[in-house]
Amino acid sequence: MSAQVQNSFRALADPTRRDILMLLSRQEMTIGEIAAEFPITRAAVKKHLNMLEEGQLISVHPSGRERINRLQPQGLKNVTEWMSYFDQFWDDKLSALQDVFNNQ
Amino acid sequence: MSAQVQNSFRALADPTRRDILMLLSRQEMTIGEIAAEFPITRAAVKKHLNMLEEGQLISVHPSGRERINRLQPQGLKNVTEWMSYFDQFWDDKLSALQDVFNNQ
DNA sequence: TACATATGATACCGTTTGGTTTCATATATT
DNA sequence: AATATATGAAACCAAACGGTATCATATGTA
Repeated sequence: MSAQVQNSFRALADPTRRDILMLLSRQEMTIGEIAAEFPITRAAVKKHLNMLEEGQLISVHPSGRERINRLQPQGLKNVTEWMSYFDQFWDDKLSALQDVFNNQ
Repeated sequence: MSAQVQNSFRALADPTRRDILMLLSRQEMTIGEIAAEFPITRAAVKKHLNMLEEGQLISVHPSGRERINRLQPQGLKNVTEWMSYFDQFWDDKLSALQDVFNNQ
């Protein structure tokens, strides 16, 4: 349960993986199609996709010899729910908001 | 600008750092006080605090020989804003929501 | 002034991460 | 059946990460 939250946060911590999610937001894609958009090898992309899947940020759907990678909302949900705890510090502690302007 | 987003995501990717944020949500604390709550050395906590500061998740305020660590909302804001792009896939693509139930 | 305390910084270590190359396997296509 | 294509997996490497121990420094306190 909490391990899923960790996997989601970890998956989002890499800029390439976040870019992959942006790509997949427009259309579902195969590994080869995704790899063509980045200056890294298909093997490296595959590792990123594995982490994204572990973080529940994508789902993978076999179709013949291809594997379709599709955006999945659960991972973002895990992160959003963890962060929602801090919403109160936006509302309650106005001093926190002031810090945005005061500190540096 | 985008480097700040990366620093915020990276800072949140470690469970100890997220626990530190939970602690700081209740009260601002010195490094020593935070370190007393974890089974790791003060030096390790200091490294975590450095990353949290780089990610704009905390602000540090010197007070005599102590340094007060305080929650700062900007880091969470960075992450929330990046993720807000995906809100439309909650609303528009209902198929994405179905995946939560269908896949696995 | 001398000593205690709170923190900072550096060197070091094992593990994880992001990447490559290479080889294997499964599915289309001719 | 033979070949091409799409993917998986493993071995390997340099860099980053999470941690420790140690030493230095700045601020209170007796």
